[in-house]
This record gives sequence, structure tokens and C-alpha cells, in this order.
Amino acid sequence: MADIKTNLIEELQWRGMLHDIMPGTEDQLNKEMTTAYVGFDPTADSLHIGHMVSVMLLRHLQKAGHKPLAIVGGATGMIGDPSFKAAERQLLDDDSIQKNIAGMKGQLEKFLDFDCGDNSAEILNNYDWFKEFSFIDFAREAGKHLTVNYMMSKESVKKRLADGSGISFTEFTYQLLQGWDFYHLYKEKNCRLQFGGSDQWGNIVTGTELIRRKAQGTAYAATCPLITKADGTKFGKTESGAVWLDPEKTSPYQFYQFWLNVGDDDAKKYIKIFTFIEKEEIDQLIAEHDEAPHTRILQKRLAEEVTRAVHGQKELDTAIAASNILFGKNVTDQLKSLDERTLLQVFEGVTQSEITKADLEGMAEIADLLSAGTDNQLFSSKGEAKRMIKGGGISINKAKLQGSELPKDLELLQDKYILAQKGKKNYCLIKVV
RNA sequence: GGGAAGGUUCCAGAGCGGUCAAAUGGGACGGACUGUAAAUCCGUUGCUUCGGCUUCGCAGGUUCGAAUCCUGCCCCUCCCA
Repeated sequence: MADIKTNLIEELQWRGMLHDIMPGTEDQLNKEMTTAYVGFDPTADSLHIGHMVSVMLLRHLQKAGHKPLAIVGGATGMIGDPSFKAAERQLLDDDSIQKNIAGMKGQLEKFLDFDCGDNSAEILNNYDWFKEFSFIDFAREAGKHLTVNYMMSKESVKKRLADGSGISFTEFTYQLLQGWDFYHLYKEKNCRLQFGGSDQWGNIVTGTELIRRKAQGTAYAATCPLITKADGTKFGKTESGAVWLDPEKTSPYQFYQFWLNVGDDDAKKYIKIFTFIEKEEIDQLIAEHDEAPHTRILQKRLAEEVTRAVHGQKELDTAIAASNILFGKNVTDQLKSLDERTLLQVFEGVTQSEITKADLEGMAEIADLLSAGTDNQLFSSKGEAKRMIKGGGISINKAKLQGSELPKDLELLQDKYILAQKGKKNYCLIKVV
């Protein structure tokens, strides 16, 4: 049996990852290696950083010497959790759920150790035990043990009844399904604890209740707070949508940037939640940060740690290199020295366009290159480009543009690329073919 | 069905026969400052071969000339039935 290495609850507490906990949970965890699970709703074929907290919970669990189970909700995902959702959820079709489960499973495998003896992690799909479960059986085995009164007293249900929006029988059943998961895992895997976001408390407790009544057993519950931002907006969203772990959806560079741009107060909170850095070091980092907030020690470290964990050291290096070039000053030489592969990697997330050599040579003004030459991606009209040139907002190959003529000796990066830049953050990599 | 008001450039909202590509505010985008932040200040905000060209719900008309006047149509808001 694996040793219990740390007091998990204490650890989660100082990290601000504990919201609610059922009495006795801490004793159970300190007593013996405990199997615990967290559920993942297969609403997309990739995890996003909102899921990261759950992933971190599982990792902490394993690190502390306990056995983590990640349950992908193939069955529950077909129903939809009503918790804190204003309206009835759209049901996903079977094919997309299968696809989503496969995607999420692949990502979870990167974070957990599946081969470390007793406390090896496991990933399970609750569809496996629900698919053969008939409705009659479910009604007799699960439904009999809890009253509708009990189920209706849940906050998630009450809310939907109170505001008149209503709740379908399907969604009403959800908590019972999730409760059954817990019961099933209790019986089959000796799983004693369920973790989740604080919005899951009601559902989790339904599970412990079912275990108590049906199996006369004791199971535990713990939740972590929902991650918030200091300014009240939703965590994990950028202008372009959610931040995904899938590099196809959110490039490692964008991922790194997301963390780097976190606000000061949020960074203090997030570094505890999303990294494994020890308390002493974090305290020191925070102290250093407060000393010189403009150097953004916290954000850099946070972005580094999380990007490395999700995408690996190599992608992290590229993301940092890209950030330096895109936001640094006097980096023209650095830019010119990049080989083609690195160059393309750095500008992976940047809009790109192509232009023929003949067209380029036919252009007299830079404004032509910036509008038509970028397929109007950087500027939709030549006039707009001209105004911006006049206003001093244009750089070519990271060098501020002076005149408006297209220099005959314009140097092409790697003999075929031009990096056009509007302001600080808008780029277009033009390929000359 | 009767009556009133109105539809303006991304939005709000002026303009009411030439000086209107159209005030002002917001937003957006740039610049300075800064921490790839916030605040602040400044600039730009229809297209252009820089001659002009196309815009003010839609279609016609009056006029040397219309976003501005007239006619019809479409749409919206309010009041009455």
C-alpha cells in the first residue's frame, strides 16, 4: 500500500482549493490510502482551463499518496447537469460524446500516473456501467432510496422551480445518476471520496446519501471554490473564447500569454491553485512581486509552470521566444537570426498571407502591402493603412516604419517572409512566393 | 382602423436646401506614458489611381444644387380604438 505522504486537506486549504468538506473526510484521508474521484462532463473534445482545477485536485490526491479516478461522464453527459444553469441544456448526440470522451481521456493521461503501484490513476467512463442498466432496474435500485422531497431540496433544482423556468424530468434525474456513479465506484473500486467544484456539492452529497442508505457505508465529499477573477468577469475566457488545453484549439503561445496576462491579485491566487510550487517559495514570490509588481514575477512563473505542465518544455521555450520577439524592443536582429522552422513556430498563431514576388515588386507604397498584400487582414482599405502609417503605428520586421515608400532593398526574413505589424499586438506574416 | 413622432456613417445622437463625408459623445484602432496593466493625454475612425467617387430606410420627383423639400413604398416607436 502506498504511503500517505502529506496531509492533503491541509495542503488544499492553504492553496485556497477547499470550499466545503464533509466532516470526517480529513481523518479518512490521513488514516489510509483513499480512492477518490472527480467527474468530467464531456461537453467538448478537449479540456479547457476551467477543468484544470479538477485535474490539479486529482494530481494533489495522487501526490499525497491516494488513488485518483477520473470519471468521464459518457452517460451523465447525455443527460445534462442542471446545476446553476439557467436553462435546460441541449442534449449532445452519441457521436460527439464519444469523440469528446476520447479527446478528454487523451489529455487526462498526461497529468496522472497510471503506473505507480497501488495508487495508480484510472480513467473510467460511466457509460460502461449505465449502458446495461435498464430503467426499471434504475428506478428500483437507485430511485427507491431517495425521496423526491430530498432531491427537490437541492439548490440546483429549487432555483429552477423558483424562477419558473422549470426543469425536465431528465435533468431532475441527473443528481441520482451522479449519485449512482459514486455508489457504483464505492462498491467496485472502494472509492470513498468525491471531489468537485462547489457547484457539485449537492450532487456529491446525493451520492454519499445513496451510499449510506443503500450500502450502509460512509463516503465523503469535498469541493473546491469556483475560480473567479478579481474584476468579476468569468475565468478562463479571452476575447476569442475559452482557453483550451488542445494545442490545435489554443496554441501553446496563446496559452502562455493567457497566464502571463493574469491580473496581480489573480496571479497570487492562481499560482497556488495551478502549480505545485511549495508554500515557502510562493510566499517569497509574492513578497518579491509586491516589491516590484511591474516585473511580474508571479505571472511569468505561473505561465511558465502551467505551460510546461500542459504542453512540455519545448513548447514553453517557443512560447517564451515568441513572446520576447512579439513584445520585446530592439529585436530586429533576433528576428532575423531565427531559422525558418522557429520563425514559423513563433508566428503560428499570427495571421498569414501570401503575395507573389511580382506583385511585391509592383508595389510602390507600403500601404499597398499592408492592405491588399495581407488580403486585407491587417487593413481593410488602403486609406486606413495610410492613416496608420502617418500616425506611426506600423512596424516592418519589428522596425518602426519611417516613410511611406516601399524600400527597394526591403530585407526578407529567410528570403521569403515579411513581418508586418500594426500597433503592439497585431501582426501579419506575409510570405513572398 | 384613427392620430403623433421617427428611420443619419460601428452605436447613441445632431443636422432640416448649398460652407456636409456630415457636429458631439461612446466604442474601436493607433501614438505617448506604463508592467504586453489601469488611469491619463494626443491622433485616426466611408472608398480612392488623391482628379474624384459612393453614402444619411427604399424607389421616384422638384431644384443649378437635397441627408435636408414633394410623392409612393417598407420598417419602427408612442397615443387612441
